[in-house]
Amino acid sequence: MGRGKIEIKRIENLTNRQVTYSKRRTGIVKKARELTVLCDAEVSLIVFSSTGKLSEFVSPSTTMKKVFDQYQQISGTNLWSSHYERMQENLNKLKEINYRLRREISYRVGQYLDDLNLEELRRLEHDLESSLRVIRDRKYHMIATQTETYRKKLRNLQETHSNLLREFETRRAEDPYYNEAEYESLVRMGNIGADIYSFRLQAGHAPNLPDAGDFGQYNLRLA
Amino acid sequence: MGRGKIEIKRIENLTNRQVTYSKRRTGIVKKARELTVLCDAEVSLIVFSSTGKLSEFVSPSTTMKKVFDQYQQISGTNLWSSHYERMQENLNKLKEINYRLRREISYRVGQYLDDLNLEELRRLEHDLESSLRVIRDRKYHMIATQTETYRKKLRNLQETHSNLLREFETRRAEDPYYNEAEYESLVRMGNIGADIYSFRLQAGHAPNLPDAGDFGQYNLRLA
DNA sequence: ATCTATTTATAAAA
DNA sequence: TTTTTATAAATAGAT
Repeated sequence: MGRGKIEIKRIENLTNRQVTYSKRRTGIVKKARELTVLCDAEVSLIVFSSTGKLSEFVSPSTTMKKVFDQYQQISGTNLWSSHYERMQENLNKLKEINYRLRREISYRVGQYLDDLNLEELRRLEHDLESSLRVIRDRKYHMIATQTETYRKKLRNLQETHSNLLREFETRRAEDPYYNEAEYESLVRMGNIGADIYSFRLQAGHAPNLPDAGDFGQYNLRLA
Repeated sequence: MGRGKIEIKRIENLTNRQVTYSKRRTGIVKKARELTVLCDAEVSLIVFSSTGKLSEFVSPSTTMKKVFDQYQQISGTNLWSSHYERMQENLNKLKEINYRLRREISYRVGQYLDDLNLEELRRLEHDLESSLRVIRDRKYHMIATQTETYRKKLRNLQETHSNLLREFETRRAEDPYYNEAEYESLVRMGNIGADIYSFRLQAGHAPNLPDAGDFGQYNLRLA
């Protein structure tokens, strides 16, 4: 359809090729639009020129994404695969690791022990024993630290108390309107403080007492 | 281009529309192919008829997938996002679970104990204690079962041995060419068997012996 | 499907 | 690129 008939083969002359590309690109887009309108069809047309320039047409009733989704659904090919293949791989790896972690925990809480042979059981037992030692050490260290903190606080309190007491005594000697009840409560406070202090010291120095009544789920157990 | 000019608007007559669709679909595919060849372009054409039937053309130099990849790259729109958004979500969930599982294990092997307060430490300790009880029970049960198996095997062996011994004794009484050395080795065999037997019984009945030398990594620890 | 009158697309030239 | 224009190609309507 032109001044002369042309063979359908690559146009070697660059200028001619570009001109033809431009004209035919317009033409095919027009055709696509007409097909859409006349026949109520959905058309997606993507053209890359030899220089990589993109031209496109999509029926106004749809979008590229919808067309692609439909296309892959109908044609059966999975166009996204390469995009989420790696992701899928990652997912599977994570699932596998997850499974192993769960199994590891299971053994450590005494489940599925039938899977293990005697040697494995012995190792597991030894492992738990040493973990337990570490945890106990930490616990006792913590108790010791807390005790030390309390001890310091009490020392401060007692000092404050002594000062107050001294002050009150001075006043009692000097002041005829002195409040005797308040003074006595102050003396009792000092005694209570000393009790707490001695109790904490005992706990800190007797770390091998069993933790009676220490039941209930360990709060980091997973759902 | 036909006997009469037509307006570019939906063809209401169904038959006409279908005929026109068929003709123009062929036409546009031909145009697409010509554009590909003449101008060295890459074309992707997807057409869905109003009844949902799919027609397609892609330049032989490429594939639909490549075109789509290029399209989204050049057009900048990320058409796949919705497809892997859910996957990404899954991935993140798994990672989170993974992290929790690892933390759980860490605590159970005595790591990161600084994170825990005294109450949590007590729970953890108690938890490990009861797990350890379960594991020990299992171990002793296993040892007992194995012992029982050995006991049975040995009983069989001893029975076989007694029978042999009896046979030999009969022969010794009857046969002047009897082999004395063989007989004595048979007697010794019996004694060794009894030793093994008694050892196994001891192990089975003294389950509270510590497992000395039971070191090394528990073989299910993760990398 | 096939035919064919006519419209439309476009090759070559500018 | 776009316009021109001669001609090839596509196709609407008929069969």
